[in-house]
Parts: sequence; structure tokens; C-alpha cells
Amino acid sequence: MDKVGGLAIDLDPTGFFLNKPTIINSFLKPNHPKWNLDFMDSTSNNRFSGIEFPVNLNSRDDQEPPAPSDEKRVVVDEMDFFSDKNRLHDFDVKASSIDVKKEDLHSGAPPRFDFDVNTGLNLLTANTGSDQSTIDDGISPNVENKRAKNELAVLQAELDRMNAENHRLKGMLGQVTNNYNVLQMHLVTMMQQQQNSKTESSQEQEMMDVKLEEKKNEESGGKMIQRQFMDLGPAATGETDEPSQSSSEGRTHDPSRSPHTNVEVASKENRLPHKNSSNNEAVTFDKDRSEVGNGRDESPDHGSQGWGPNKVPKMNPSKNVEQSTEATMRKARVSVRARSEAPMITDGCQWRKYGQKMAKGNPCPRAYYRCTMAAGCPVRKQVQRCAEDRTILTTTYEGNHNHPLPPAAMAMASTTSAAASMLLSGSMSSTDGLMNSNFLARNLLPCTSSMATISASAPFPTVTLDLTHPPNPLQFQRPPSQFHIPFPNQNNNFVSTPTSAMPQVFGQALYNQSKFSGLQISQDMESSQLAHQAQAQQPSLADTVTAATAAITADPNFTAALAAAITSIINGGGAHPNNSNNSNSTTNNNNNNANTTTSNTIT
DNA sequence: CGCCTTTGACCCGCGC
DNA sequence: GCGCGGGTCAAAGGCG
Repeated sequence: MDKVGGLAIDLDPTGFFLNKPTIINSFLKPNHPKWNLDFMDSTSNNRFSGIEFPVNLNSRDDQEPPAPSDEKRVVVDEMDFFSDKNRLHDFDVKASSIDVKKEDLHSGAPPRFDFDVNTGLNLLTANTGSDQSTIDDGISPNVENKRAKNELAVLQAELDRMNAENHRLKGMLGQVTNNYNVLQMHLVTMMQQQQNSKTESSQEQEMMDVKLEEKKNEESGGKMIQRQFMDLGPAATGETDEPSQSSSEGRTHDPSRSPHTNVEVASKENRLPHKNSSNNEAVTFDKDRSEVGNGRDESPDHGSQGWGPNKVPKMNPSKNVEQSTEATMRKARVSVRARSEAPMITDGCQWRKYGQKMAKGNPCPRAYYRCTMAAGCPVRKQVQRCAEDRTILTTTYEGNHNHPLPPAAMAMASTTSAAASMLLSGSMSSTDGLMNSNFLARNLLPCTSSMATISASAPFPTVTLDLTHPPNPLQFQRPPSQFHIPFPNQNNNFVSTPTSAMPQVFGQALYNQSKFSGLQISQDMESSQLAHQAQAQQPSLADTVTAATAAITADPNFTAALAAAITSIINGGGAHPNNSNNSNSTTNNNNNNANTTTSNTIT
């Protein structure tokens, strides 16, 4: 047995040695016969704190400390050692007895001990540390607290690990989702091409039907209605299979041409929808501007690719199809009306505000945002509060994302994509709006609600998802230039078609859908096979509901804001358009155009 | 320091 | 031609 200073420890070969240990802190647990001691190795300055051991006082009839003058024998049955520095380690010290001479136990000052170990201590394990914290507070931490801290640390580490795992899984999920969407897009494209090849044979008959109908309208209304369909892209594709027709008719702008409008004509439609067709042709084609679909999307110059009618890009007829398609797609706009107190609804994308203007007829400023998730992303959006009800926020999206979207953004993108597909499928010029909207009203939209609105007004086709479901139908008067596309009832059993079943990001979805859907469906609507086309049209609506639901569920704020509206949709509780003239969602964007265009409200 | 917002100026198309 | 309105730019300032 070694006796060093006041404390003697019988060394264990596997243990450690306290060289001239000094007690730097100690206290006696109240109502608990344990001593807590902090030792300092005088040589190494290692500190061993929290040493706790039950004491067996010779006079243990009670647990009261003996009188200061008494010199008692304390038998240490077991000593727990705890290092504050390495909290995960502790060791037990077996000892037989320690002679303790207590002083000043009754005073308020920390007791002082003189140790005289007369039996060996069996050090089972050892650990060193130097934690001064327990000195300052004057109270040695007890072992229970330290063990609890140990457990807490372990749990914290486990939590961190699980968080990391969760983050990794989220990333994987996003990757899988993106891959899924890409594959789906490819599949849809292939199916569309196949379908187009099948339907091509029947288009000639449809064209004849269309011409007959045009002629009928001409005679009855005394008004020449030009067939001007927004060509939605290369697909024109299916149509491009008839190159002679598209190339010639588009330039001649023959009012009696078939709906197989080529790209150039489509661009004209987007450009100057306010004017009649002849004026359009004269004005737009005389100008030679070639900035559509090029890099100017990244750095849009004023007036070239804006939102308003004056921003319609000029299209040189010689422009390639892709460029014109992009220009067309960028013109398709989707407005989302939602109740939100926030200045901007959360849609998962990153936006940078680049302008703010006071719009006529609305005291609330209109803010302009540009997508900043990727350099050169052409997607922009306008945010404006409704003048009539400032709790309603109208967000209008335009353009195609040229980058992957996070899941949160995918939700809204899918919503707008589906809505845009609905719009583009029935896109029409201002003059066509009169008739096509009636077609939609009579044949495509037997089930009614007021949750989606398509603006047939020029310059740009706009579909609005009215998710506010205003309680007062008269509060928001729908402009005369709009007709309503209802969301389908939940009970409707939609057949998903490639055209619409594409929960794709906004841009890509629009781009691909535009390749075939718009023109074809427009034709179909005017053909004698209206019932069949109505069936084909409905999936867009169903997808819109699905996508809207996804968007809402993806964002708690959005959820809260739109819960009521979605409930009405899901329950098929949408009011009939006749008594739901509450959606003027496109008013903010087209309010200055409404009086110059012609369209009907579906009844 | 970089990013963002603000805000006045500018451009453009359209209507008169 | 001019005014108006929409859309965008870009400098200035704020903020983290």
C-alpha cells in the first residue's frame, strides 16, 4: 500500500496513480451516505472529479456527519470515478477502507479531509481528465447527472446520425422523383407520337367538318371567324407531318385554312391578338425581329418578351420551330389565386424581384419576379393582390424552367403545368374564343365549378386556378372575356391520356404537350365528334385537380390558405358557373385586354 | 461582399 | 404624334 500525502492508493497495474493527490472539492450528499470528491494529481495536474463512494462511517447509526473533532473511520466499499472530460468513461474503485479525518463538517465551508487509506484500492479501470468546471460551482456533479448527460450525448449523436440519414434519403427521393418524371415524359412523348400517327388519318375528315362549321358561322353571324389556333410547338409535330400545309397556310394566313396552323401563324396569334387577323399580318410580319426563344430569355430586354400585349415577341417566319415553340410556351400563363397573408405564396422556387409597378385599376402594386434557381431560367411570375379582396393573392406564372426542380417546387410546377395543358389544349385566338369557348361550355365541361378559369382574351392564353373559393359569388365579377373550365367532380372517372397526364415541371410539360395537344384538341372540339373529344379533354382537368392538391399539400402555408377551396373541389362542391361569377383571376393580368377581346362565359 | 429589394427611368405597343 | 399602361432595366441602398 502506498501512502501519498493524505491519500494512499494501492496501485493496480492496469490503473493509474494519483501522485500526491489533493482534494480540491468535496461534499456529502444530503440524506445519502455518499461522499463526492474531486482529486487533483499534484504532479500531472490531472483532475479526477466526481469521485463518489459510499461511506461507511464507523458511527453509522445515523447519517449525520460526525462531530468535527471526531476522527472516524470510513470504509469505502466502492468508489465510482467519473471524468468530466470524458464523460463516457468511469471506473470503479474497490477499496476496503479509508480513514477519514473530518474537519469543519458543521460549518458552511466545504469540508476538508485528511485521508489515510489503510487498505488498498483496486483500480479496475482508469481515465483521466481535467475539468475545472466542477471546481467553480463549489459542488461536485453527481454521477447520476453525469450519466444522464452521457445518455443525452449518445442520444444527440444518434439523432444527428438519423438526421443525416434522413437528409440523404430525402435527396435520394428527390432524385428518384426526377428520374420518374423524366421517364414519364419520355413515355408520354412516345405515346403522343403514336397517337398522332393514328389520328392523322382522320384529320382530313375533321378538317372538312371544321370548314363546314366555319362556313356556317360565317353565314349565321355575318362575321368572319378566322381559324387561328395557337400552335403549340414543333409538334405541330403531328401537324408537321403535313409540311406542305403548314408552311404555306401559315404565311398566307388564309382565313379559311384548316386548323392545322403552323408555327408562324401561332406566333402571330400571340403577338397581336387584339387586332384582327389582317392587321396582325400586316403589322407583325413587316417587322423583322428575331429575339424569340433565344438568349434574351435570360436577359429579357424591355419590350421583347414581356407579359403584356406589347411584349409579344416578333417572329420572323423564317425562325425555326423550336424557337417559336419556346416563345409560344412562354406566353402561356397560369394564374393561381389563393388567399394568403404572405406577400408571396411559397411555391418551392427561388425568385428574385426585379420590378414593381402600380397596375391600373388596382391600388395594390404588382411585383415582378424572376426565377433564380438556375442561371438563365426564363420563368417569371407576377404577384398582385386582388383589389376587391386583398387577402387574395394572384400569382401568374409564365415560362419554362430550364432546370430541375425540388419536390416542393415540383408541386406547384405540376399544378401550373396541368392547368396550362388544359389551357393549351383549348387555346384559341380572340376570334376563336367565341366559338371555342362555346364548344368547351357545351361539350367539354358538363360538370361545372368555378375553380379554373381560362382567359380566351389575348394576348396570351391564361388559365387561372381560382383556389380562393370566395364566399360571395358576386364579389368578383368575371370579366366578359373569360369562360370557365370547371374542375371535375371527384366521382368522374377520367381516363388519363398522354396529353394531360404529365406531372412534369412547368416548362418541360408545356413544351412537350404543346407538340400535339393544342392543335389537335382544338380541331376535335370543332369536329362533329364532340363527345369523344370531351372525353379526351377531361383528363387535363383531372390532372389539374391532382396537381393542385399536390401543390397544396406540399406547402403548409398554402394548405392553410387553400384548404377551403380544395375541399370544395374534392367534394365536387364547386358552384355552377351560373352562380359562381366569382373568378376574375385574370382580371389583374388582362384587365386592359378584356374589352378588346371576345369570349364567353360558360353557362 | 454578395445577394436582394427598391424605385425611377426607359422601352414598347396600343389607342386616340 | 402623343399619352397611357405594362414590362423591364439598372443604379442605389439594405441586409446578412
